[in-house]
Amino acid sequence: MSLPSRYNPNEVEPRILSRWEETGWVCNPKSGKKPFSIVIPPPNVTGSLHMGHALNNTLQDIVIRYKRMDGYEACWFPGTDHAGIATQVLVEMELAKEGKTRKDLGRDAFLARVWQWKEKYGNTIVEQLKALGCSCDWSRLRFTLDPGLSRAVRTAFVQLYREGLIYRDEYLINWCPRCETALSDLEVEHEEVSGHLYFVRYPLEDGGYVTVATTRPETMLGDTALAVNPHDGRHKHLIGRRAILPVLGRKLPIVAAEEVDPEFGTGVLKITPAHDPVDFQIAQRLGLPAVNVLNEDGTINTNGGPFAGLERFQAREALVEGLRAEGLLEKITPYKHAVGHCERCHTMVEPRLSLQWFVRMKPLAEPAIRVVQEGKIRFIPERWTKVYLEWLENIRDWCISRQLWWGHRIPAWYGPDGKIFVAMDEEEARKLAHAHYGEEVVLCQDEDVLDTWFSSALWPFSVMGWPEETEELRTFYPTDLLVTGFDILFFWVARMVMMGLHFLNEVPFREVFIHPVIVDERGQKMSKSRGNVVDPLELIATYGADALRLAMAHVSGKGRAARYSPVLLDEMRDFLNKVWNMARFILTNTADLPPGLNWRGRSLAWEDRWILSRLQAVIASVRNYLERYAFHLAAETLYHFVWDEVCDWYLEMAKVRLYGEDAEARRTAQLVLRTALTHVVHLLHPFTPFLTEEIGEHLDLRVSRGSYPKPEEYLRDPEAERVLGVFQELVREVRAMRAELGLDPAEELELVVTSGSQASLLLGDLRGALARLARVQPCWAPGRENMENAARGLAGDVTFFLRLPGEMDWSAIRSRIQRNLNKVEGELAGLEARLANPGFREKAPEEVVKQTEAQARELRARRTRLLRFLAG
RNA sequence: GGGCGAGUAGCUCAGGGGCAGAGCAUCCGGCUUACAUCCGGAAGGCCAGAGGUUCGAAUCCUCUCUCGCCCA
Repeated sequence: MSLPSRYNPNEVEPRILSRWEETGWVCNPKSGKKPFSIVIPPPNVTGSLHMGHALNNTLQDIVIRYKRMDGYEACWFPGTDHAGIATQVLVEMELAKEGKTRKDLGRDAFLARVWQWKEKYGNTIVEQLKALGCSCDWSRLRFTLDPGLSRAVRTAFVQLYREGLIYRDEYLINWCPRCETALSDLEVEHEEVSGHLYFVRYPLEDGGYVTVATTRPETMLGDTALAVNPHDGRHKHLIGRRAILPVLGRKLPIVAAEEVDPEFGTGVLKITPAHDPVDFQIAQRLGLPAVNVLNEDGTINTNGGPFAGLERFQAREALVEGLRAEGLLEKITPYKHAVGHCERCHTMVEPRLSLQWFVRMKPLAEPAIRVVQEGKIRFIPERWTKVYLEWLENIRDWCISRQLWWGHRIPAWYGPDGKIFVAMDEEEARKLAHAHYGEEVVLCQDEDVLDTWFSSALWPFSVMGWPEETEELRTFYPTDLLVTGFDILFFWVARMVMMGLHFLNEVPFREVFIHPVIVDERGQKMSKSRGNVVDPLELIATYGADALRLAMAHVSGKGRAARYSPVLLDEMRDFLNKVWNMARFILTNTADLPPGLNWRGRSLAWEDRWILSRLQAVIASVRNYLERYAFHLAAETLYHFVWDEVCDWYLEMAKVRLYGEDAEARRTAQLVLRTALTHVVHLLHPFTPFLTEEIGEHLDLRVSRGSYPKPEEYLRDPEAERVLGVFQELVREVRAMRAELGLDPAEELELVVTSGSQASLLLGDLRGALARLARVQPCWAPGRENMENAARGLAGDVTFFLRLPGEMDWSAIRSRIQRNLNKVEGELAGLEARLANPGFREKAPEEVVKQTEAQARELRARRTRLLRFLAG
């Protein structure tokens, strides 16, 4: 067998991928195995894999592979999201290159164009997920606009409407003048901008004027009142009087409202109910009229009088100039404030009064709060619980209608008099209308579509076929785990909980693992405009998917932000190469191993007992970490076990028997090596599925379908661990002395052991390994006190001399011993101070006291020996 | 304004009441028949600062500073 000495993921991964493609990861809800399920956070159908996806999906795949190997019917439901506004904006930009708008095409042609786009790009993200190694049940791939899922959306809408939880109303919403649609509160990003505060004089009807400060003077065209705080003594006299709106001349009552902040501006607030949330609230309470002055595209409408038709910021300038000319502009001061921007196109949004559909959230939020308080859903890390609860406790109604074309069209039809008929389809609406009017009438469907997140909220059960009562729902709902970033905690997670509880009376998932977002090397958010985006596909091309996955596992434990670091990728690639070479070594050195043999019942070497013992500990802790979703700790544990323990020690020690004369001993070593390799590839498989599957092929194993190792307690062997501990210390000590004395590392030296409780083992069973790893010829001279041309050494309680080839620099040895002594004395002083403290003996657990005493004893003995060496 | 996270070796970060860790970088030495993407050795830290709790604090509590984020 000839295997390349470097692991080449570019050659291996496509091959393994096509193997997986043949069999797939199809789940059987009726297998009778214990189910375990995850639904994917559906990526945008036209999207391309970014680092966030890489992290998110790697973690899901680690869990799903682990559970699958651990005997569960583990089903990962994949799918894509139509991503209403995001996709539509994308296609509109494409159209803009041709100098067209969606309105030029009309609704049907535009939609055809988006579908075309979807057909063209919709599969790339799926292929990319596969390339990352994701073992989704691809036979269950769903898309939020599929007929089945669209039916789920209509079903949910109709039911919520009939329950009074969806209503249509004129309300102040966030409006994006570029997208020309309403946005939910969550789709607005607040950003600090440097603007201006304009101080405008409003003449009073009975003489004089009052000054009002505003950041958006153009909205004054929609003013219908002025307001002051009732407790503000400065302005009390104004209440009940009337001001005159500049430019338009409208009479504005001056009212009192608690909401007015006396500290802001002059303490007099202009009330523009159609364009400001606070003003809207005040106006609603006091019954003030609202005047909308903005068109859908952000230009001033006819209510704006002379400014009608002007773009909003041009209107602002024109208006300010006019005011200045009339002496009504008192001053302009710089002002920093938070302004809302459209999440998608980054245009400044306008609060705008319009007729929209809303979901009444309070009744839905209450159960969603309860299940988390009762622990039916658990957040990991736990601190997200509070964030979730606080949002739900202060929730506001959700504006779900969007003036877009790409999405689920709202299943509402209007009669000639505007009467609303909400139904599953037009036929049903017609029946309702007929029943209502007693005759056939012309119905027209609502033009709007639903917020993308409406369908996403149903995702955990719509992918399983709801509203049908499917086998999938019976078996896999509720799902076990949701893996997602905190950025969509409110958008998605909270809404899924609400909808899951409402429609299935059961939580959609039991645990939510919240992972960080990936940021660039300097800690900056990755974005196209910053130009700091790292493309995971390029990383896969350079390092392989496994290396990327391991890197993702390593950063998964970060708090909010995980810094991308190319060094980490290098490190992971090196590790994979290490695993590959470990496998290569074991495979080539066990090629002659007859099948069917087992190390059990054979006489094991100390190192065999040691590595088997360590293996059990590693299996136990990796499983434990995986159960806690501590992916970084699991990965790190395996990294160090493989590299430090298996490769650096066990493999090197096993070489003595592999290359030795004793055929039986050689067999044993081969068998234990095989066991170690088999276990390691299985343990690693969820993290690095390609490499481990590839190695498995050489072992005639299908690792991806294998069992996750379970610890076997009886193989824990504290005695072997102690023995190997001393062995390692001795080897390290000899190596260190050699290095510090500047001796040729290859030259074999005589090692004379003079005392130590493990001496007979070191010179007996472990002699060959000692000779090989320390490059020495060991011999036994009990009690010997002195030796010419030799360096004294100490490892644990083993004292020894290292015979030197000639005249040596003794000061180097003495300073080494002195350094050791200093360290020992420092540690000892600490321990003794602790032991001398009566509080410690009284209050510390007995175990700790005993352990400390033993350590102190050991250090004292060591100190004595070192002192003797220095003297001698 | 409210809340959250981070601050540990030169760099990137683990750890989270009982002896301060890793990788990279640095320095010294090695192509030793799995791997130079490697092996061996070394050096490097007042665990941001100040108080407190405790027999014992990098770890828990309070405050402060710096950076980042979320919500309003």
